[in-house]
Amino acid sequence: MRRDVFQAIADPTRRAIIGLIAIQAMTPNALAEYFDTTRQAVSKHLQILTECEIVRQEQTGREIYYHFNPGKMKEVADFVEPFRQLWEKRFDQLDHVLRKIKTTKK
Amino acid sequence: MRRDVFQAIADPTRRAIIGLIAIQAMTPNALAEYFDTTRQAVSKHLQILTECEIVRQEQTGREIYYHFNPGKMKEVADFVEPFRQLWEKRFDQLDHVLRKIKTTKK
DNA sequence: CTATTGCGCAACCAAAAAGTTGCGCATATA
DNA sequence: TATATGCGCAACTTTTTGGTTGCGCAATAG
Repeated sequence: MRRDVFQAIADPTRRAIIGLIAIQAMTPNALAEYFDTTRQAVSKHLQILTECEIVRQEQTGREIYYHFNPGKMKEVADFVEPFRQLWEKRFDQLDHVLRKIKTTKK
Repeated sequence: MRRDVFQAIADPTRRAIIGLIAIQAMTPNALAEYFDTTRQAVSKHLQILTECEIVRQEQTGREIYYHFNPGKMKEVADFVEPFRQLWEKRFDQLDHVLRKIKTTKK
């Protein structure tokens, strides 16, 4: 089972969950109200997000609050970053970018 | 069929293809040599990347070169950007970030 | 103690994705 | 022309997802 950040943000519902949780920690029930699905479905997404460590649980009595952990998002940023110059200034300083990609990968 | 950038970069093989093609345009056969799969499998990934407009075809005789189109990568960068401050300086200027997320979404 | 609420977990289902195989078309080579 | 190459496309199989339903457990409320 592939469980990385890229898989986590591939689903639009999960991206929305991340957006909501980044604003404030929430319980599965509270989150489910924002979507047109059941609590269990949201719960499954939260499980995936937890496995990817994008989200962190915090039990308070019988409620479980899910907090956002921004750390993993950096991985995505790091992947996109080398391409930035390609879309900002195209065909300019190209070899510098490529050297950057080569050393980053592998 | 969901066809967006996030789906495109969810697969590690596709991320590798993007990395290779960003360095220089390649044909499916040339690409396939880098991976432990068939040309057709690579071809399918290229098809998906083409639909997402991350990659662009260019026919030269009987060969088809796939070029990288960095434009779509910006969408990913735009998604991650609002969270940047959360992982750089945590709990600092938080409400500014949140306002940013709120206006970006929906 | 009993009832209710908030959960996770396991089993099951339908849909989508990833990969394979076989084909046909167009270009290049002899 | 005959043959080989590079490719896309379609059909099919297997694996992975996203979702639902039903259960049981722990914590609160009465």
